[in-house]
Amino acid sequence: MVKPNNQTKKSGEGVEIEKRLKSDDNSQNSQNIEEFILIAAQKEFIKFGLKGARMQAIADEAGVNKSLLHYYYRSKDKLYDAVIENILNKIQRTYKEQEAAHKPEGLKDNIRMIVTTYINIFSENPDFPLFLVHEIKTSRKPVPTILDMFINFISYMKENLFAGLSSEISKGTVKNIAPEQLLMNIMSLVLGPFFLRPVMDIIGPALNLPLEFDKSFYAQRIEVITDTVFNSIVKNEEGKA
Amino acid sequence: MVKPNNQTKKSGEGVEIEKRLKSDDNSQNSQNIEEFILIAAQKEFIKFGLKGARMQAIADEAGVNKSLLHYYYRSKDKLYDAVIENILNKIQRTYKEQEAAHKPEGLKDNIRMIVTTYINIFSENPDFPLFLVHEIKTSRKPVPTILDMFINFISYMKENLFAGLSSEISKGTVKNIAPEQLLMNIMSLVLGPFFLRPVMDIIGPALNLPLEFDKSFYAQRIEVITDTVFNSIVKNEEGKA
DNA sequence: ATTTGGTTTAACCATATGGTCAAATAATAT
DNA sequence: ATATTATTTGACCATATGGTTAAACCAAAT
Repeated sequence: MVKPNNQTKKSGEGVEIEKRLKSDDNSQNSQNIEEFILIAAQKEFIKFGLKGARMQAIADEAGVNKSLLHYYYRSKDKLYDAVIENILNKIQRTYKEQEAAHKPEGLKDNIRMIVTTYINIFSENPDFPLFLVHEIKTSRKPVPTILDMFINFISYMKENLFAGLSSEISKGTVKNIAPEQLLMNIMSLVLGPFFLRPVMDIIGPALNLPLEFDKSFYAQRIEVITDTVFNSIVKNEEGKA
Repeated sequence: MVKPNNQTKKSGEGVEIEKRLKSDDNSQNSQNIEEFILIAAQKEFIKFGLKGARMQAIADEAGVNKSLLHYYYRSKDKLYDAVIENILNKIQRTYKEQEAAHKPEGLKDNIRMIVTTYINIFSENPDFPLFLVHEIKTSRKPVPTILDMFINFISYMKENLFAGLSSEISKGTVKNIAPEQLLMNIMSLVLGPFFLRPVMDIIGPALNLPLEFDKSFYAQRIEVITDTVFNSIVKNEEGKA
């Protein structure tokens, strides 16, 4: 009754990969494989975190032998780092695009710009916020790069918003809300859908709530958040799009 | 160079437990130990999730031998269930207390009651929301009890709020906001601090933000959220505490 | 065709971890 | 005191999993 402790792939995958391989160029496919691994790893790490992710699952998803992961990325940690870097690059690109495309005029427009920027970033990486928080919560020493990015996220919000606010405050058109509460409002409203998505996907139907997290929802959400935040700090009734 | 694969406790714990044991009654301490285990397990499960939690870590935290966990709770899954049940009971108790203590009058008071109820529940179990979402996200078949509880959470919000809303809508004093957006606003604002807490604990200092998640913060938060939500749906300028 | 260097694979190892068990110990009843 | 029952412990097992390695494979150069 000797049970071999095999770790071979459960096979049944990899068809999709071959398709992709043939469609492009048939030579030098090592590049592709490296990328497939990265993509598969991203899925797995984002969903289960560093500890929860399984190398075998990544290999299966990518349709390659497990040893290849080590061949290309050395270790689980290195692969994880590569994934993080990849995501952060993507986020930074979106961030700069957004920043270049906007020139806010006035307080409300300023709020809208901030909200738009981050809703766009995270709707392109909807699982990232939850992943981030979970990794910070569980690992004693989370990858510093992630933290830096998040510090930038909030730092930028804070600076930009409060700069625009101070002039309004002096004019007396803005309420005297505590800054940490205002920031918590914005962060909560912006990040809420991404935190709640896994839950809503399951219980949404049970509630007769037509909650689809698609482009139109987020577009609508940007306006709602902007209005909500603006109305929460403006004094008189000029708040109305 | 034979390395024994020991799993014995790393010792250095358990002092605190002995203290507690002596302080109460010296006989029938099995009850206590069972409870110590449950408390330790709750800490561990809430922080790392079902898969991430380590039985040895729970044993160490409780200051007992690992086998005792199995003696009292049979298996990891059973212990997990016990933990969940314990939390849900606690939550339900708080919920009923809150419900009994309030009799809302008018729309704004209704909003305040809902917000108060859930802020109180979760400020007593601040790690629960994040834990919940993560468990739902990672495990294919999450414990149904958790989901039921959360469905109730939102169902109640929805019913109660929209019941109060419809009368206001007919009076024309309330904006025509999409219900799913309103619900998302409330959920985001209420749950935001609990989702963001692990992050803020670390990056707060780096931002000169005095964010302490204590009683006074949550008390303040209840009013802010109530105002914010109310202002976001009311039409004229009667929104002002 | 043969060599060469990069790529891929199966088999294997070391460790962590959930779980079991028989012996030891403490508590309780007789 | 002694027997019986409940509790506690250390040693051990089975499996999962990250990682290694030597051999096989394969494409391109000679």
